[in-house]
Amino acid sequence: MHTTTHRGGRASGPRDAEAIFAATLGLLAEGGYDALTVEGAAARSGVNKTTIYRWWRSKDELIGAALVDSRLLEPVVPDTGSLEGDLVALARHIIGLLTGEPTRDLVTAVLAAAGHRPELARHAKVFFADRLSKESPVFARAVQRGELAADADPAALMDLLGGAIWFRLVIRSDTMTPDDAAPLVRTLLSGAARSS
Amino acid sequence: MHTTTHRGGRASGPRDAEAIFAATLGLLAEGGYDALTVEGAAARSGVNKTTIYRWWRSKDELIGAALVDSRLLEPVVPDTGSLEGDLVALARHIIGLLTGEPTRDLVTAVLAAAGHRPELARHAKVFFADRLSKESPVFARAVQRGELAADADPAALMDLLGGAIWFRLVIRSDTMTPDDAAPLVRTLLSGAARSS
Amino acid sequence: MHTTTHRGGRASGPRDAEAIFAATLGLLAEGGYDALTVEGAAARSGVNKTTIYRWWRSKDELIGAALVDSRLLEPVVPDTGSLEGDLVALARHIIGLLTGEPTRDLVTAVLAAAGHRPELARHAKVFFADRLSKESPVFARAVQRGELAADADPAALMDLLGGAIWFRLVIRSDTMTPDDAAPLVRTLLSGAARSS
Amino acid sequence: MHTTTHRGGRASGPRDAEAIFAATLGLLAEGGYDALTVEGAAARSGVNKTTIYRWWRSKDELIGAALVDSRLLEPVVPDTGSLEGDLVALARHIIGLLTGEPTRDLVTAVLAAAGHRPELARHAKVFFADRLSKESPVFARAVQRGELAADADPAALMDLLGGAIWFRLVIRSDTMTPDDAAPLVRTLLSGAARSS
DNA sequence: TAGTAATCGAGACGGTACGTCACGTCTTAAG
DNA sequence: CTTAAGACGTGACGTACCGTCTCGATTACTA
Repeated sequence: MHTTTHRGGRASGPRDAEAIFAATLGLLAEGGYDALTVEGAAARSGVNKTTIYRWWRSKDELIGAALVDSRLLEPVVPDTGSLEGDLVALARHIIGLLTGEPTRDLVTAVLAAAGHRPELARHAKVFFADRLSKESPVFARAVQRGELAADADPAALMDLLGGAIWFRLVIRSDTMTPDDAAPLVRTLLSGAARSS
Repeated sequence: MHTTTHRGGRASGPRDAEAIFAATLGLLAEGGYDALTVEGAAARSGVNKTTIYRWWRSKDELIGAALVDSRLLEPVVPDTGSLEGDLVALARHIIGLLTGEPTRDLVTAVLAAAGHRPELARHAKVFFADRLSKESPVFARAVQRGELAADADPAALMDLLGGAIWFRLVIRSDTMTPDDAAPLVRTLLSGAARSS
Repeated sequence: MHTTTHRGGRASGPRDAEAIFAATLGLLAEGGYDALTVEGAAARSGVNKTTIYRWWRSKDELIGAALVDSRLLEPVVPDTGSLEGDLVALARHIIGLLTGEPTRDLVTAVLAAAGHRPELARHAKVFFADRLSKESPVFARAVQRGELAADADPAALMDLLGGAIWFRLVIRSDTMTPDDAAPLVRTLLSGAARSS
Repeated sequence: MHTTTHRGGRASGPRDAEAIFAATLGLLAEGGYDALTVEGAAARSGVNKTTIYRWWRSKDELIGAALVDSRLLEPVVPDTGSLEGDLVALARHIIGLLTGEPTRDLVTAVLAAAGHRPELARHAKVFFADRLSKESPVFARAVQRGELAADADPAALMDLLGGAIWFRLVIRSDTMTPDDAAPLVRTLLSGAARSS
């Protein structure tokens, strides 16, 4: 865990934050969103329910904090030497996040909740903006290499790539493995046009 | 509403199905998934709680029935004469669904909840499968016209198109108007590579 | 069963009264008062719930009818040649009614309900008055034999005898067997006074 | 009411125990066992339903607690100097309980329900056992005075006395006044035999 | 033998209460 | 200042029976 336990700066959480986060993520991973209850997390972490409510106003906020603390969602910035290679790496990473435990439940829970939680939505917005800015070298290099038009829109590309994976896995409940990354990227890069 | 109230065919729901569906969708749109409760829908539709439970075993089943009945989500199958035109039409429709009232709130509420509701997820799965099969003429025609490889994967294309819109609007909380459909489709079709 | 099925006199019950009564008493005997539900009795007797409600307004009324039909509670009028013998026989009979199946549940159910059902209470009143009048020969013979004062009150004696058994078995939840009849009668007849 | 509200000793019930008990007994007396519902008692006492369930697992347990708290049923232990006098006093007390308000309704409601409520029956059992043990001095003194055989069974005597009153008042719906106590006791003590 | 009541089955419904769960809040006291 | 301990109000859950109602469909007496 990565909680700053320096206690002495700003109060940034309860003393047993790590235990609470562990319980939170554990319950989430074990039984899904509904299996995680504040009471359950309190019980498992040996902390009183009121302590959790003192620091996070809702289950979703707690999940968010636990997620941030876990660093499970840190972006990767591949540099394979080609745009296609980089995008495949990014796609594989996204697929991993959305299929692996415990990230799958965590991510879907948070982003689902964002729909009716403006605050969470704002967090998600800056999270993805930050992510995109970190990924920008990938596209800058591709432009330099001549693989990408100078006026191409990295955000649109990442929307297409990430959105397709999200849509297929989360919304359409289809399956994906890392091996599905390459074909998807090829479809994306080659354009759908052109006949066989 | 479109409930068959002919009562005389097979009984397919409670007498006041329409009022129940209206209440269901209304509550969903107004406050999201959690604001919709069986008790609330019963109260608003002037029906007893037990009547709802008599016909649908869960909130999710009720939502499914209400959505199907509403026909709000019926697919469009454009035929503009070109793949690009058709895709733009599809994209505009999707953008419309995800920005207009009341569909925006309904769709996001339901699909957000699908993340931790296996039953809802199943509904969504068959819904999108059905939708894709209805859209298949678009791609068949494109293949005939030579605009699309015969072995192209329509599902992947729709994942890219719909996913990008979903990701940008719902997850990244960005804005879109119907005018954003065309550039997106062009990015998708042209491949990211070659520049203007 | 003893239902008059002569149908032609006053309508006196549903066609399948016997099946309904059997189901009623069966459920009562098997699971006690709470296990008997109108729905359950209807289901078991293969009759529609509404048919039962058409003929009896409540569960208790149904029980009453089933009981009367069953003739399980017909009084006995012993004639053993002595008051003590007769009273012992009566006591044994009462003990039998209050310990045996299904009479125990039936009797307690009906008499319990009588507490807040004036009509049932009236029925009970005439039932016991009738019973007492049928038992009166026992006391008349005892007076003739000189075993009982001419001004003795048979009702008081039966209250004492029946009440003691009822109290012990039903209210104090104690146990009794037919063998407890003789000592009880002896205590009653000898008066409590007199030392060993 | 007699709840120890000293709160500081062991917590022995909810804060508003008295209001709950009052509501419980009120509903019981007014409408009998069935008119008492946990929801009703909660509403009348201004307490939430869950609070009642937190402290008593069933309606019967609640009734038991309310009755114990009320002290309405505390036994009397007369000492008039003679067995007959003591028994008459006991009989008058019982008659009072079964004819006065609110005890009549409470007692009949509870004991009627005991017939099909094992838990209530258990409560009644220990209640009467306790009562009998408290009354035992009456019989011990009678034995010492030579009014009662040393091997006489106090339980049987109280069954006869209480049972006769119960039977006449509750089951046979007859009337009784305190003046009926003396003749009844005389019949009991003198034995039914010998005449005036 | 047909007609016409009485009776019934089927199915839905509003309603009350059940007993449970988890929520989020509060107070009091301890560390 | 933080936490524990514990009680509480609140809303909703999903279930069980209640007792009622409206229809056809059966019966079965009766003319």
